Amino acid sequence: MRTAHDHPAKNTGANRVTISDVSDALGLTKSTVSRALNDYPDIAEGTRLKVRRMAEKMGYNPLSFAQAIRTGLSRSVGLVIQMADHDAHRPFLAEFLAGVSQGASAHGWTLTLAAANDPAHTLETFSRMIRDRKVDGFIVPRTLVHDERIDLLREKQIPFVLFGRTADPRDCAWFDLLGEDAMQDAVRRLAHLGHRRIGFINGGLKYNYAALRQDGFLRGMRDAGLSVDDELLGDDAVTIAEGQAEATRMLMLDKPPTAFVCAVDMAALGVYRAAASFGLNMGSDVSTLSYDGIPDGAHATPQLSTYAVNFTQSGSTLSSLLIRRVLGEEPGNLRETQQADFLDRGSAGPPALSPDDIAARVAQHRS
Amino acid sequence: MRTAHDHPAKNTGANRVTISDVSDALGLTKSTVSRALNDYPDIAEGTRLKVRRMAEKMGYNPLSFAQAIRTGLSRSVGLVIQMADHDAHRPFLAEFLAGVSQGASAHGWTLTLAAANDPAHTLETFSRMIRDRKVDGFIVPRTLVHDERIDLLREKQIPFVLFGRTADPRDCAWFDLLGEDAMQDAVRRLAHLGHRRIGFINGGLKYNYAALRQDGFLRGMRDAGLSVDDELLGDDAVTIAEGQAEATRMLMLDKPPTAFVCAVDMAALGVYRAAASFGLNMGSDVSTLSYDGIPDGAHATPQLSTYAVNFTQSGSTLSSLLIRRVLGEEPGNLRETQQADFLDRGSAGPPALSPDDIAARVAQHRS
DNA sequence: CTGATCTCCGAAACCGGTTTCGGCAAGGGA
DNA sequence: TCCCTTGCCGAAACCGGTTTCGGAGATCAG
Repeated sequence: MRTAHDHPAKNTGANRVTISDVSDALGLTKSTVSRALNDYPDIAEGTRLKVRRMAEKMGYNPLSFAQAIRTGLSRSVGLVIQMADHDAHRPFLAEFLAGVSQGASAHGWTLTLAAANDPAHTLETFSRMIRDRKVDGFIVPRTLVHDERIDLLREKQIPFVLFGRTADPRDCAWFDLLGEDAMQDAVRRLAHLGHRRIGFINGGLKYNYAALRQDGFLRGMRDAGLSVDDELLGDDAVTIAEGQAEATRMLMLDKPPTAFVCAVDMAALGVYRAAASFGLNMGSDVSTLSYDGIPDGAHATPQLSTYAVNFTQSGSTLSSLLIRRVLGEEPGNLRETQQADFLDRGSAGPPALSPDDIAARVAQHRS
Repeated sequence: MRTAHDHPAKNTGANRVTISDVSDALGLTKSTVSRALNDYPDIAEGTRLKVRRMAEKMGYNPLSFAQAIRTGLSRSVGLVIQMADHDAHRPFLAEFLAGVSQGASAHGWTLTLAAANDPAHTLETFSRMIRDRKVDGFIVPRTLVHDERIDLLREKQIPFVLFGRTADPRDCAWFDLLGEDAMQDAVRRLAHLGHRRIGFINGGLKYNYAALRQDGFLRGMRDAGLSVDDELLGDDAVTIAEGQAEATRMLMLDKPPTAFVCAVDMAALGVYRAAASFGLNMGSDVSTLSYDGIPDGAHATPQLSTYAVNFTQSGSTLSSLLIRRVLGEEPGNLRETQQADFLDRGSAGPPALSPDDIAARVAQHRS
C-alpha cells in the first residue's frame, strides 16, 4: 500500500520565500503585508509601497493553494471536452486551448482540463471537479439547445461562461460569434454574384447555433428578394460525408441550386466532393460559402471561401470573462459577440451554369 | 482596482463536510481521523474501519489544496503544449489529452494544461508553473535530441516523464513506442512482397525519434540483405509538402525506389501526391508503409498502411508513470515501451513495376 | 509484583496564507 | 483642554488539513 507518509514530499518548499519572510524583513506583521498586497484600504500608501517593493525584491509569490484554503478561490478555470463530438471542433482544439490557457495565465490563473467520453460522463466530471473544488468556474463549449451542463452549473451555483449562446439567459455569461450574420452576408454576396437558387446545409440541430444560422440564411434570402425552397434546406451535416450526401441530394433535384451556403466547413468539403462527382467545377459551375475557417479549407482546390473564427482569441476572451464572473461581476455584463472574418478565396463566383444546365450535367453523369 | 476583498468568495464551502465533522461524529480527534485515512501504522485496524465507514457515509472528501499546504503535493500533472509544432501531433491532440486526463483522474489527480508559442516561452511557462507550485510534475511530449525542457526540470529537481526517450537517461522516466521496430518490420514486409529498392523518408531530425527510426530502417535493410543507397534516404519531412518533395526527388532518380518507408504519416500522404503526379498507382506501381495512424490515412485512396499509435492509452500510461514518479519511485523503474499496431490497408503490394519501368513512367510525365 | 515495551490515540504545533478585531496615536471640533 | 473620529497597524483567530510528540493503558518478560 502506497501512502503519503511512505514518501514524504521532498519538494516541500526548501527555500521558498513566504509572507513571513517579507514581514520579518520589514519589521511588520504578516497580516499587514497580506493586506498591503491585497489593497486593503486601511494600509497607508507609504507602507503599501514599501511592502510591494520588498516583496518584489525578495521574489515573493503567494502560493495559490495556501490562499485558496481561506478564500475558497483556486484561481483555475475548468474546461471539459467531450470526445464523442466527432465534428468540426477538433481541428481548432489546439488553438482554442492555447487561447484559454493564455487568457487565464494573463491573470495568473491556470487551466484545468478534463476529457469525458459521453454526456453522462461529462456531467459526472463536472460534479467531481466541483466537489473537489478543483476549479472556480467553467468554460462551456458548444452549447446545446437543451444543455444539461448549464442546468447542473446553475443548480450548483457555479460560475460559468458559454462559448455560444442559449435561449434562457439566466445566470449565463457568454462569448459567441455571430454565425447568423455570416450566413446572411453569405447569401447577400451570392445574390450579388447573380445566384438565384441557393441551397442551405445546416449543422447539428442539437447545437444552439443551428437555429440562429438558419434564421440568418432565411433573412439573407428575404433581403435579396429570393424565395426559399424547402427542398434546398438541409440539416445535421457536420462531416464531409454528411455534407456530400445533402449536396448530392440537392444537385439531383429538377431545379438544383447554383450555390450552397454551409453552416460548417466540413460539410462544405463534402459539397466539393458532390460537385466533383457530377463533373461540376467548384467556384464557377457551382459556388460555396461556408463557416469555420478550418485549415483543410485552405488546402482544397479551389480554396474554400469561408467566415473564419479566431479560436485563439475566442479562448482568451472566454477565460477573461470567466475570471470576471468568478470575481463577482454580473452575468448580464459579461456577454460579448463578434463577427467572423470573411476569407474571400476561390469557391464562389458568378454562376457559369443555370439550374437547368446543372440538372443536365448531373443527368449526364448519372447514366 | 479589483481586489479580493471587494468580492468575498461566496462559494466558501457553505455546507462542506470537513475532517472535523467526521472526527466529531466519532468522538475522535481530527489527527486520528487524518492518520486513519492515510494508513498510518499507529492506528488500530478497528478504528481505521470505523473512520473509513463514517467518512464514506458523511460524504467526506479532503480538499486537495488544504492537503497541499502541508504536504506540498497539489495532485496535478502538468503539460505544456508548444503551438509552433506544426507537425503531426495535432490530429491526435484530443485523444492524447483525453488519455492524460483520464489517467490522472483515475488516481484522483487533475491535468493542468498550458500552451506556449515557442521554445523560450515554453521554458518560461515551465518555470512559472514550478514557481507557483501549480503541478507536481510534468509530462514532456515530443522529446528532442537536445531538449532544454529536460535540462530545466533536471536542474530544478522536478519529477517528469518523457513521451519519447532520450540519450542521457539520468533522472528520466519515459513511455515510448518502438518506432525503430516498426521501421524494421516495414522493410521486412516490403522485402517479402518483392521490393528491392526501398526509399526512406525520415521525420524531423531535431526529434529524438528520428535517429531511432533510421536505425530501424537500416537494420531492416541489412536483415533483408538489401543495400542502402544514400540517395534513397530523406530527412526532415513532417508535412505533406515536405514528403511530396522528397518522394518526387527519389522518383526522378535514374534508379527510383519501388517502395517507400516513411517515419511520419503526413510525409506518406505527400508520397501519394508525388506518385499521382507521375501517374503512378499507389499500392501497385509504388508502395508505401508509414507510421503514426492519423485519421486522414484512412481517408486516402488507397487507405494508408501504417503503424498506428494509441494516443489515448499513451497519455493514460504517462499520467500513471508520472504520478508514481512524484510519489517517490525511481525513474529507472518507470520506463515502458510498446509496439505500434500495424494497420494493413491498401498502400503496399507486390511491385507491379521495376525501377526502370518507374523511371520511364516518370520521364514520360515530365515531358 | 515490577519494570520495560508496545499499541494506540489525544494534544498541539504547523503549513502559508487571510480576515477580524481592537487599540494606539494623530488630528479635528467644541 | 477634552472628547471623538479617523488612520493605521499588531495580535490572534481561522481555513482544513498533516505531522510530531508524549503519555495512558495493555501486554509481556523477569
